[in-house]
Amino acid sequence: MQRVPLYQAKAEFFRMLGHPVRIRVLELLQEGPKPVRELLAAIEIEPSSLSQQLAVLRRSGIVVSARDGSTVVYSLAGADVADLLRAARRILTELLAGQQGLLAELREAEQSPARLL
Amino acid sequence: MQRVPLYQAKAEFFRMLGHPVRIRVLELLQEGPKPVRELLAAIEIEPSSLSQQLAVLRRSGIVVSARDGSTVVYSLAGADVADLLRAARRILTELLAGQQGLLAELREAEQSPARLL
DNA sequence: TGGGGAATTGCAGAAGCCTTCAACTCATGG
DNA sequence: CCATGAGTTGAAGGCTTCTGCAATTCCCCA
Repeated sequence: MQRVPLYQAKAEFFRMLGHPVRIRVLELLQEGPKPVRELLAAIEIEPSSLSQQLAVLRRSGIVVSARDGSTVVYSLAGADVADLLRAARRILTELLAGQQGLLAELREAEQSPARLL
Repeated sequence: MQRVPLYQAKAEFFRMLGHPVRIRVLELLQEGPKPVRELLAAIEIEPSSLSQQLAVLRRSGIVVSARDGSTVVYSLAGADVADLLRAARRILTELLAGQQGLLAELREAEQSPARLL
């Protein structure tokens, strides 16, 4: 078994999350298992492109797929992703608020530029 | 103000976390503000490479830097990253455990391959 | 005022990731 | 058995990201 430093495993994990389509899939799957067809309808994207992203999620083990007749159903692999996404949203909210605050300052500064110096 | 879909902002956020050095920096900064020199000592890496990664973190707003004489001190921008990293660790633990379980099965299977079919 | 250390920036080459097209597998229904 | 629809896989091309070197900035101290 190959020993990988923990911080590297974490980095890979976050990188795995770092794609809009993959995020949307995880969010959708939080409502419960979904067939590909349904994901495809919700996220507008080429089927093969969705498949590629699903493959990334599958390889990481965060989702699993099961065949049911001619359709394939995906579901979260137990892991509660909800907490993670919630924590991310909290931070993101702070960060965006910060940026808005900054932008507000800059807008004011346009009116009296001296304040920036 | 340019309106970016939330799932895209989330993806960018996770992508920003997706680098071993950046993860280590965030972990170190959880103990409190640290001068670059100290980060450099803890993480073995070229100074310029660390600077690049610090710049990524800075741009995202998750850390801030302040000059103190000839050294520069970095700190978390308030956001409590701890929760996020904790949630990530939980999931990661599950995933790794899953993989180990799987590997164990495969090892058994080597001894009686029929069980896999 | 000039030397020197701390950190950052600019950049080029290498590495990795994303999208898309075409080919393929698998199950269903005629 | 073959055609068709659902998904997946493979591979190429274009883009982004990473690493490391060289040059630069900023501050301190002699």
